[in-house]
Amino acid sequence: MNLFEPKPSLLDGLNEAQRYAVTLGDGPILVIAGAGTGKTRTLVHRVAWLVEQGVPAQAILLLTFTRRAAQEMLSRAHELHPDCAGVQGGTFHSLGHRLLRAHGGLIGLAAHFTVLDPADVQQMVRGALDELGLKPKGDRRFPKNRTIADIISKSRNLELGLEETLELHYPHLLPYLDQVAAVARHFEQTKRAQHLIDYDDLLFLTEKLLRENRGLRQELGRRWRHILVDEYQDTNAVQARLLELLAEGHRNLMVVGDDAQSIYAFRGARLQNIFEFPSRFPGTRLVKLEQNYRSTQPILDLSNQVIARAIRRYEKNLFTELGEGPRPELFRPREQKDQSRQVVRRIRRLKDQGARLSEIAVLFRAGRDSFDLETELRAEGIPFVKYGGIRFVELAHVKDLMAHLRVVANPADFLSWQRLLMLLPGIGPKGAQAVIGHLVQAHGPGGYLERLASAPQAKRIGELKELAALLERLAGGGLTPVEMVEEVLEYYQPICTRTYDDYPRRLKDLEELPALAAQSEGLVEFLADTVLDPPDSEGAPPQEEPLTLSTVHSAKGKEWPHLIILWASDGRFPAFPTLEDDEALEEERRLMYVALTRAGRSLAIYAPREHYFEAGGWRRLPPSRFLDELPQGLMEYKQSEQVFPVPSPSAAAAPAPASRGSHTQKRPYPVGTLVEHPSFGDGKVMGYKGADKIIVHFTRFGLKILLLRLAKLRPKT
DNA sequence: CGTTTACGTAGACTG
DNA sequence: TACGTAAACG
Repeated sequence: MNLFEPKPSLLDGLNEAQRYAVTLGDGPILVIAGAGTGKTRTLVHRVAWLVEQGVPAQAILLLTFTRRAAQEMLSRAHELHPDCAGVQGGTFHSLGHRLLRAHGGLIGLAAHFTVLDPADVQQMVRGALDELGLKPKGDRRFPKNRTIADIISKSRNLELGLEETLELHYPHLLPYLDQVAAVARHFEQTKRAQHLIDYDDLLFLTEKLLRENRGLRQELGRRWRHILVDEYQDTNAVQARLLELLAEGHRNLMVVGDDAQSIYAFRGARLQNIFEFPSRFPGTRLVKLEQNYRSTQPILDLSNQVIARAIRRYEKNLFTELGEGPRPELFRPREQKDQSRQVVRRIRRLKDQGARLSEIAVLFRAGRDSFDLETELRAEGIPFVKYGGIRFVELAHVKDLMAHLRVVANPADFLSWQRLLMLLPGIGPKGAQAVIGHLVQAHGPGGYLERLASAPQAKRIGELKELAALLERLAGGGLTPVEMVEEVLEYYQPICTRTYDDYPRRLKDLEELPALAAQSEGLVEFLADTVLDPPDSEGAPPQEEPLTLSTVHSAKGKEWPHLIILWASDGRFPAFPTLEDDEALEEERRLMYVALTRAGRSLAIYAPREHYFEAGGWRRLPPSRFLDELPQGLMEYKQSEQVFPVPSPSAAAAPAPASRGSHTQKRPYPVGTLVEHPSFGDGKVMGYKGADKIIVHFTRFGLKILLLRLAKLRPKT
């Protein structure tokens, strides 16, 4: 359709395959883009190219995995072409949210619905179990709230019945099918009654909305004439159907993905989406991007070998012209502490050699895998930012504060009522239920806030009146989100101080909320923004460009010249629970592949030889099977550097090396030392807590924290 | 007396 | 961290 000569500047620097993808005409396009092959670049240029061809910016929809990714891409497109300013971008969930706010009435959804985050869902599971009286008392095996919430969500995302979901993914929980099913039903009812919707609903209800409303579908088809989707390998079935509905009229759909980098099957992503795309959209043009611009040859060789052992369908042959570099190194520290110290040493050495901290990243599988290293980094004064793990808006105190805003936006949100009522002294679960019961008797949702002050409990508990006054001020209208946050902050500060003993830190977190609220137009938008795409706590801007710590999942799409991978030991990565399940193990392999391919010039992998498991105690761990099964020569096997003296009883009194820092001077036994205690018997030193406490695991008494100056410990010979 | 709060112990992933 | 139990509260 386009016969014009494209503006040369826009296509400059693209390779042939990229250029082909960018300039393809109308119709469905599937781009298979290996790691580091300029996938983002291709999408960004495609957007700019379309605009240059005369497609209005508002007619382009860009769907990405995080809102941040969308913003980054759009700002890059804007640099390429100024008219890109109006391009619509976001995640599937935020798109669903926008459509449901605007048109939810068509499927009977109240305009003031509240979106539940996963923590809210867990709360509701707990509530359902209580209400239904389902939880037997002493049953250790009864699934956790979190597990039940996961099962329900997984069953929806995989679009399987609960029984099938349990059979496939939680066979040991099959005896609890009836209870899980009852909770699921109760959960659905409660959500409907209280105008609450969860993440999954954002997708399924949007599908329902579009499917049942042809007119709206056509209107949207006219609005967004070109749809581009990033990370297509991580979409699930309902997302694929949403795309079909949105692109129904024009079929101008470009999806970009890499089957080798699919790492979200655990929450319902369908690798098949990417394979089925050509048959769902006949006439699909397939483009493969295979030239890697990120990694040197040795890093690519290792990555290719790891993924070559996976079962996959789209054959790619990644190559690089970046040439040779150092081989990836595999270190075997003895255990966690050694790993942390060796990593710190490596970071220091990289810095000495001229690398900036911002060019270095440490990746790991689970959020908590870096706790020990974080302690070490803080002690050494190395600034870092961490991605993944517990997010800012999931912090208890942030949720406390947000609950107040949520009941103002949706007075039927009893989950939030419960949360904020229980903050008051003298009100526990029962008290909160009683107050909510009183509120429900009010006619219509508008009366809830006003009735609070007249609750019978208000006579006894003065704080209830204070709360009522606050909520009425907030609901009174005329306040911006920032002003609302500040009002609640003033009210909540004393509560926070009395509830948490580490309140200074928490109050500091809360101070960031007004700035966040300032970015949203109204209260409803603010609540949705924080739930849908949780912002990270910014904290004080570090003086120096910080080091990056990240889970592998959160590192998707990113790259660093110098990469360090932690815990590449079999049992941790892959993790024990996945070893039994072939599909899960395949996903672990892809996760390792994603981790390795983040590296540009240098790659150091640490695989501690021992780890202490809560269940099972100390275990020796070989290196990750994904690295161990490879031909020789891909990696340099490093002997574990002995950073510290071999733990031996006689060394206990020896002066600590200077590099250990002054606070460790008082640590008489290196971690791992076998010790003896007059009453607890034999044990092993696990670590230290503060300056004066030692953590010992005793064979017969388990983990104990002892005061160093009192504990009569003796090294065991 | 029922509730609330304080405490000790078992248990963990990824978004 | 989150839950179950027991003491303390009102």
